[in-house]
Amino acid sequence: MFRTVSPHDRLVGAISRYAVLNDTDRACILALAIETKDIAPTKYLVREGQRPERCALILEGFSFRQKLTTGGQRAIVALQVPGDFTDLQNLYLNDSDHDVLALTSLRVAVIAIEDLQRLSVTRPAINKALWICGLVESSTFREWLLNIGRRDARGRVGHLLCEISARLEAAGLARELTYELPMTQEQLGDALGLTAVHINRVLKALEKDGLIQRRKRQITIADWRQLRHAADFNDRYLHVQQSAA
Amino acid sequence: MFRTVSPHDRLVGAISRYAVLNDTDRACILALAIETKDIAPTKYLVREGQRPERCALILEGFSFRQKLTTGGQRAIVALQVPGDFTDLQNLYLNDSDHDVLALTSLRVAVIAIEDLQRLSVTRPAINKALWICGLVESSTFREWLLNIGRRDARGRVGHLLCEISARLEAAGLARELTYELPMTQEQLGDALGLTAVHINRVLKALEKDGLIQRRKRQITIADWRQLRHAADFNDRYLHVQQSAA
DNA sequence: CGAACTCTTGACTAGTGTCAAATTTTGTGG
DNA sequence: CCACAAAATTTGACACTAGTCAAGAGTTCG
Repeated sequence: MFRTVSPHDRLVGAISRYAVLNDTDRACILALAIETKDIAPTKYLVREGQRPERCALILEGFSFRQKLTTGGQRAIVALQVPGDFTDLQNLYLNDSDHDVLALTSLRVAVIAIEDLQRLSVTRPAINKALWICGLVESSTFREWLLNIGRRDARGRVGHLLCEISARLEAAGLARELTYELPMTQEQLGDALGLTAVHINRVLKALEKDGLIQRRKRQITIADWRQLRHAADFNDRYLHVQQSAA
Repeated sequence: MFRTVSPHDRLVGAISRYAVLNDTDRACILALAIETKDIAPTKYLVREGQRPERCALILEGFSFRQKLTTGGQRAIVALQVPGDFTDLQNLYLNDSDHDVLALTSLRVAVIAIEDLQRLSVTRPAINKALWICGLVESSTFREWLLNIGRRDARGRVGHLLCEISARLEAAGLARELTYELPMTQEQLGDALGLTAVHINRVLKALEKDGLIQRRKRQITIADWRQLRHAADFNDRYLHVQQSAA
């Protein structure tokens, strides 16, 4: 299905999620030089300290943002799914303050930063849509801060499982309440401020209590109501209601 | 000193930190209807779920963003100092996903959201500056996630003390390495994912080890080098180097 | 000057981390 | 497609950081 949709159309789709585009807006996007690129898992899209000149829109697969302490400890500070832009922060910031890596095999549409800048200056609707993409990610950072700062391990894990389900559904990618979670338990720990060992214990407990089921890395939310409650999950921060109009 | 600078000029100053403004840009800002407002500590500037129609630029004092769990636990997810905008997220998002409160007595310049929207559409330089304000805040969220997720209590407290010092200095407000930290230990705990009791123990330890000195809530960084090292602090994420040009 | 916050301190607890080893799964080259 | 190596998961025993509870001292402010 998706194979048949051109990257230009995917870009139009991603942008019109948050703003009403007119024919000129669409024509400007369709006229962009866009390159499709496949990236292997664990490869870097952006490195801290770099000055990126391209921005990627994820077409297939997942990526994540990470930051490292000097001691080598890692925090995964964001997950990105198809339809997300990996590099809006470099639209106007000179140097990247973190890394972006492919979590799975990734297919991205690559756009020159200066093309995006030009569109944000000349096309108000596109500027608005890009702003909203950035603002929704900011909102997600805030929720993650609440999650890591004030929920216990069980709540944190449950919250992330709920978020991923909600985001995949919003992107039209999740079949009901089952999805493939392409993260190791170590990565989950890095995203939640916990250790891999403890992630393992919590997942087991959630399964034992009937809130989720697991088959390899496939997650099924067996009791959405209870999981949502245990995780104190409310999707307001994802701004999925945010209409284009 | 500051009293004599008009809110319009302060707004021009805040925006030209990140973009080169021409005469038209400046004229557009000076033509805005801006209201100066004083707000008492603990008062709300924005409430979660609201649709704000104003955006505030902080002239004097400090504010913070908070999120609550259903159980009533609080996370302080951002601090704001003079020169920061409290509400850029509402430039294009309909509903607020968190609260903004006055930490101290606050003097703000209030601008209509729609005026800011109009400027971001018509004045590319202003759009760029506002983007950068938003992107720098995003960067700070990421660093806070690393801080809370992967540093121990001593590192977290030290990091926040370094950040506040760096931000005050960047705003021209800190006298050397001494500043008034207008937060209770409970608020510090909520900002760092710790309890007030533990904040107290860590502050005492930092003082005993000669990294800081305290007098009431006045903090003096007694050994910047060591504190910076203990906290793994690197100011890259603040993007203070980010030039207007 | 008194009430309500803060801060400080101690004793004890609990949640999460650490370490290590066994088991299972995944990936790769032949 | 098999065989093996590497990576990831699972589990248990134990350690330690940070939380909880409680009470006294200090501070702020009407």
